[in-house]
Amino acid sequence: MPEMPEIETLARKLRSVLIGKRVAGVRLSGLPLRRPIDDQFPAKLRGRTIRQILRRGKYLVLKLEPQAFWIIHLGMSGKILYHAAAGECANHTHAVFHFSDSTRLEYRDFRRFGLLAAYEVRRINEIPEINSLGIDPLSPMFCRKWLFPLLQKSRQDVKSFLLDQHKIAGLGNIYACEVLFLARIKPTRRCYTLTPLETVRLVHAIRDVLRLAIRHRGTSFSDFMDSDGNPGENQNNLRVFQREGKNCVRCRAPIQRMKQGNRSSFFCSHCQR
DNA sequence: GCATTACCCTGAAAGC
DNA sequence: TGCTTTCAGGGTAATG
Repeated sequence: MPEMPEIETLARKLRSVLIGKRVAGVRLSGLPLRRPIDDQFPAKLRGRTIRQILRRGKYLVLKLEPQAFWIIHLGMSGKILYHAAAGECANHTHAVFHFSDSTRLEYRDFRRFGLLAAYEVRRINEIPEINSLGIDPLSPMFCRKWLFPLLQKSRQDVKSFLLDQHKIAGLGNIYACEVLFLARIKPTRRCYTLTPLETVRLVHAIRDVLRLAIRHRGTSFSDFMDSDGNPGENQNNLRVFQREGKNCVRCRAPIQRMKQGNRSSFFCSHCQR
């Protein structure tokens, strides 16, 4: 389940191998992902060179020359694999990007919730998927002063708020659970009930959880691996996610699990208020 | 305008 | 053993 730390890990890996490469050809499986891949997608990439690799929320954004952007979203089960040598494609490979130096990039996604698209625009904000994203939680703009008024306006529960990519871009279910545990806030709390002090704890928890995960190259259960096929190590740092029934690391009370908007929330009812 | 729900998808695990 | 059902969740369209 790739979230922001996993995409950041992938972006860092890909920068070291893809910058300067020219796309020679694109082969697609023909199956739709989250939405059908645009017929013009291969033509928009072909002949262009990768100049920059960025991350916006959970999106990988590859800046191309001549002027265009290639965006990749991994959905739930998407994987990007880089190959320097020829070889067979694995099952559920939906796109293979061949470069002019005979290396290639594979996009695999067995659930097909991901997204591949290209836009011939001048600025990154002209990409609709990117333009609608909320603030990056690791940007200097993200602070209590920014967050508190937004929380006060919202009647949503705080867990749903954290998962809304149009507000804060990058958190998914795993890290939202971990953030709320660290901030000692119950996932069901309505946003407008959070105090300024709790908002400060929330801001710090978001930054701390994400930075820790990035340092450990993301969280791997069964899905995530980087472009070399290596899993991350942050699963060893998780304190509540998928720990139902186990003891809370702070107070020893059993971790509980509940359904919130079709997603599982893991929390400690003793520590989190 | 905002919040909530249903849906897409497939492999793994659980249940029978 | 083998079949069927349930569950997982990111993003979004539909609904309230």
